[in-house]
Amino acid sequence: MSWPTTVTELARLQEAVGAIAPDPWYPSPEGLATGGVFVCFGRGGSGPGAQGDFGWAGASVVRDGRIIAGATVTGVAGGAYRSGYLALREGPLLEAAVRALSEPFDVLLVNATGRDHPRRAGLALHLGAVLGIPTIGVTHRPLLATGDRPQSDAREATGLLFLGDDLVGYWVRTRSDSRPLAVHAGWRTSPETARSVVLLATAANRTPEPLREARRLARTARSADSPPLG
DNA sequence: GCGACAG
DNA sequence: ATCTTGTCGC
Repeated sequence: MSWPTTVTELARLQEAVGAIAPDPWYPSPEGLATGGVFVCFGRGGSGPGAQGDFGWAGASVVRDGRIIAGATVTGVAGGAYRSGYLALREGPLLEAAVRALSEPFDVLLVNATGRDHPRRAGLALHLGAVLGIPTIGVTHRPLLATGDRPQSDAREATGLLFLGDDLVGYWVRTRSDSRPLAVHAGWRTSPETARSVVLLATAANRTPEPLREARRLARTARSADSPPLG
């Protein structure tokens, strides 16, 4: 498993990875260690982002509500942003940040889709296949999947996300009265497992703690490396 | 009317 | 993602 450098090669690998049905993983009720990984890129013009942009990736591990590990790495975007080909741009950077963690964990939250993808292999799922660990995708909105938002404004309200006839994830309201997050089945995880783990990993904020900490680490590293002029 | 396709 | 504008709630 790897990170191709061209869209043609990536599409071919996604077809292969998307066709795999790995053994399902189930969270153990006690002491679940959940990781999170997030990448942000340098400032500079607007637009979708180009190949070669500098990036900062943060990763964290949270267990029993406590942050027990954190890591940050820097690198370069492997490609411009292209819907369906996020792995080209962010894959290597995300993998490096996760490998830099000093503590083991059970499942990883990734800011990307999973089975909700043209070739059933969104970046969250692809990263899990590369690392050989269960992953779950968390995004603001679906890529291709469709489904009604939760009816209730209460925390834990959900809505189904379908890609054709397949249930690929859930809308999950992680905090009362906040917009729901799109939660995606990833590597070795079902939509139900994804929903359950995301709720377990969420505290007072809308964003699950592992992702929140990973994002904080990435942005802090970026501001330290590229302070505003003047 | 445009765009509607993760980050 | 990042940017910008506007609104809401603490």
